[in-house]
Amino acid sequence: MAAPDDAPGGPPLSKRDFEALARFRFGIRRYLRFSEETVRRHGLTPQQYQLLLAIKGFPDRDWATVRELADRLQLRHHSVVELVNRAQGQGLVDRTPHPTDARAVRVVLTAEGERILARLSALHRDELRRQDTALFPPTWEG
Amino acid sequence: MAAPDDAPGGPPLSKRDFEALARFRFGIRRYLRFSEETVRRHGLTPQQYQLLLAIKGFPDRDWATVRELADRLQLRHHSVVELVNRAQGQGLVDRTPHPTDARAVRVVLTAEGERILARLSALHRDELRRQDTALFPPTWEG
DNA sequence: GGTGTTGCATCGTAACGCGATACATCCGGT
DNA sequence: ACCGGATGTATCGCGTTACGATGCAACACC
Repeated sequence: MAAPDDAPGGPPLSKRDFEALARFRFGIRRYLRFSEETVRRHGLTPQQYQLLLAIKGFPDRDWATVRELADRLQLRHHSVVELVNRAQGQGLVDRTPHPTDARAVRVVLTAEGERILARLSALHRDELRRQDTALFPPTWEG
Repeated sequence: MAAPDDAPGGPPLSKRDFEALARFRFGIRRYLRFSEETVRRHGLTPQQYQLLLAIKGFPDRDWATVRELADRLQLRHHSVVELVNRAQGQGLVDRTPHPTDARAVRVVLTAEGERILARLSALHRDELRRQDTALFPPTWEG
């Protein structure tokens, strides 16, 4: 099933390259792990936090459509639908009609969602400060 | 359920801070998404690729114990056991006895696992080059 | 040599993302 | 103004996966 046209564009990797790649992945896992434990302590699932952050952190706006969220979260549309359903059931987000497109839905944060997200995001900022350069992707300017 | 002792250590976040946090998360999701689609095209699950990479990329070694892998993958021990089981079933890794500790197990790559990992890792290196600064974590030196 | 600790493994369970599918709304061409 | 294709949201059933609980063998220390 290997696609024939995705040949790598460079020399084979050295032991150090594998280590660098693995360390980066390790950094990501550590960060996501911290995130998961933190948000769960506040009664949210990791996906819910990501949803709230994607809404509040949407460029130049404070809301987003389901489709836009699917792009930002890199999920299928209906996965986001279910995610929004669960978050709405917990009072974290709300659906409001889109002003110009009757198909689309504006997903917005509730006051509660706003409050929790503020606290969780501050904790994530602190953790990012703490991890510092551990999260930097490797470079290959050898 | 909110722990009382995890108060954030800084000022509340601005809109830009939320956007920076969301963009970083977006970068991670995009990278993981690329990774998932790439490795699946080669018949592996994302976890299996991470497993192989963690073994080959283990500092100063080419093997690791289940426990060490659990740390690097940020999983519980038995989750790694099951992961190794599946990977072993596909001929990607092997278990060999630990030389000095009869409890522990050395998890090593097979020739097949080695081959696939080399190709996949090269593709990941290319993708990291492509994403460039998009994966840099935000900084708060405001 | 007994007791606590460490490492690997098994079983049942719950959550999550997905494919397949359905339906309403928008848009462009004639 | 209409009709076909595209777009956006939603529902259902399923497979995968990480987990908690539990068990067992091997080590370490006094």
